[in-house]
Amino acid sequence: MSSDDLPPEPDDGIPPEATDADRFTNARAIRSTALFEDYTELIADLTEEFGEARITDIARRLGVTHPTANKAVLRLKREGLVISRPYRGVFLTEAGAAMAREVKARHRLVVRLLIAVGVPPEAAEMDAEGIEHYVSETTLKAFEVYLDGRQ
Amino acid sequence: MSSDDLPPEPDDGIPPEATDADRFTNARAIRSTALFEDYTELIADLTEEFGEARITDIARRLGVTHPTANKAVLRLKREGLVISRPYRGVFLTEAGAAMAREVKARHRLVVRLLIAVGVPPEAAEMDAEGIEHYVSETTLKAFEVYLDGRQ
DNA sequence: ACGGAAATGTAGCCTGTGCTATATTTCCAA
DNA sequence: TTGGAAATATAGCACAGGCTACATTTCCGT
Repeated sequence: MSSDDLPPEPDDGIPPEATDADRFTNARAIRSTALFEDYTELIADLTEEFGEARITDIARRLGVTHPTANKAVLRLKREGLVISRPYRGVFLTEAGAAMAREVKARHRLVVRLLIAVGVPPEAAEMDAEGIEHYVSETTLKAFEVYLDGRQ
Repeated sequence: MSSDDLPPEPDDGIPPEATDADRFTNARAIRSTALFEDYTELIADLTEEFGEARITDIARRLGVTHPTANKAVLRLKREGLVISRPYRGVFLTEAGAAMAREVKARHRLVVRLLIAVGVPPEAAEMDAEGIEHYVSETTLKAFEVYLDGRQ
């Protein structure tokens, strides 16, 4: 009656196939960091554009209210990704900046790949916003190889 | 000081570029339906394998505890995606089955595309679990065209 | 320099999604 | 047939992430 009918293979060091549970657990873990990635990337953009990231601008760009953005920034602060003083702008720490750089690179690569396989640029930008968080290092490397190998 | 410097173009029926906020709002909306998609797909699988989907099996496959699965099933029920009686299995409604079919088709297509661009099958399966929810109809069509045009 | 507008902060609410602990029901084997 | 094991349900906690309403601070123009 159980669905757990994998034969009990000896532990020979070869990693067993990822189970369904592994995949879903992985996806949940990513979902919980996706928001941080969105914020750090956005804060980096705003800092570059305006010299600082204001709560109001963060909120408007994300399409949420200021209190929501403010709470999120508190969490980012707690995680050591940003620093901020009351009534002042928000700035990335080195850790936050590193995350932003990585996220941005991933984002660009995902968009390029989608366009390369024929997705209209508008749709590519839209879908990449969600997809980017779930693209592993392995997949990212494959995207690079694919894009390099075709021009 | 504002980042909202789009000129006030006359409403000529041409859809303006999607703003950052639009993209993030879209991603948030999808995130809230992703769980339903995972559940309906899984319930369809279990029903096919065992004739019914038991809470325990759902929980194990998703890597969560039974109470978590139970609560989620209550929400699915409220949304009209499943029917269930206490201490009995869970079954998809027609709406739930339709969602499951669509999700499964999308999942397969995403995996196929990832593999087609060179992603190792293991990684493709793993990443698809998160990516699939964010792939729009437009992008899906592009994937189909791409895959058809290369075999 | 000061008063109102804009920005920011805070309080408190709701829902979702996870958990543990405990109760209840069902099922199966002796 | 009945008692214990397995499955399911429920209660209650925590936190994330959204909101509105309201308080506070900053900024800017007169």
